[in-house]
Parts: sequence; C-alpha cells; structure tokens
Amino acid sequence: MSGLLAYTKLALAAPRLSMAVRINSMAIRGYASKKLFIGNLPWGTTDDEISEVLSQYGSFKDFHVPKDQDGRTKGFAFVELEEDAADKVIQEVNGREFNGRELRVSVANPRPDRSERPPRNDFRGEFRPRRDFNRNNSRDRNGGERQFRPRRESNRDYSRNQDGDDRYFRRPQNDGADRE
DNA sequence: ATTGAGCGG
Repeated sequence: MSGLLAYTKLALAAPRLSMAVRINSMAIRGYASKKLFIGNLPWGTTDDEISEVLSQYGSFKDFHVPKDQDGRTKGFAFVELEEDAADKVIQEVNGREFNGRELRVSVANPRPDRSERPPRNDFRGEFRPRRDFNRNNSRDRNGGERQFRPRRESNRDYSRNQDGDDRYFRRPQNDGADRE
C-alpha cells in the first residue's frame, strides 16, 4: 500500500525532473543519443513543421533551428535523439522530399564547446580575493584621501650639546608648564 | 523581398 503511494508520488514528480537529470539518468542506464544535422530545409519552414517529421521517431533530447535576426530559418536544424531513433531518421528521412526539397540528414559535427575555453586571466577560475586597500595600508584609508600624518616629534635632540658632544641627549620634558 | 552550401544557443 505504501509502495503504491511511493510510486504515485514518483510518477507525479517525474515530469518535473529537469532535462539534465533525465539525460543524466539515461547516460547511467547506458543509453546514448545522437545529434543530427537536418539540412536543405525550405526557407519558410517552421519549427513545428520540422519537429512534426522528426517527432515520429522519438522524443528530442535537444532541438534547435537557427534563425536570422528576422526570425527566418537559416535552412538547417539540429535535433538530438536517442541513438536508435537517430539512426532510423538518417535512413528514412535523409533524401526524403519535404516541401519541394530533399532533406539532408547526417550526424552533426561536434559544436565547439565554449565552456572548455580557458578564462581570460591566469587564475583558471580559482578564487582570488581582491586586494583590500583599507587594510595594512595607510593610503586610501580615508575615502581615497591621502593621509598626511605628521611624524611624531622625537624627544631626542640630535644637536650638539655645549661640550661639543654630538651624542644626543633627552629633550627636557615640559610637564605641561607652557600650557595655559 | 533577397540566399542554397553549410553545422547552433
């Protein structure tokens, strides 16, 4: 009884699984998919017209029809199907007449993966903290204003004393006597 | 409106 409940829950949740998860689970099960290039499409072909032909062979893992900036088909399409379905499409759809033109179906060339491109800098994606200009740095501690902190007056007098001795001696402490 | 071998987001 609880088993039926669990199955029901799973069946309800399954359609919500992302495409990525479904593809991944198929990979675990040993299924493979193939990307196909569909060429020689008539200019006015819509996505629905193409998918109508191909959907008879199975569900798409991926489906894309490149368009120009005016939304018109560039004349080719890409579809990813399970391997068996893809092979069948190549055999049966390649060369088939479609709106006055012969469709050309073949395995798509591997598209260069931009995620493989190394980053612009040398960090290779590793986290590198920004330098903190407010720490350990007398500059820019005051909102970009350079700080001119006067050097603390030394309590040593380096001038010569009366005996011509150039050793320093302690400056006399004034005990605040010169203050009002 | 235009193009006709090609390989995308």
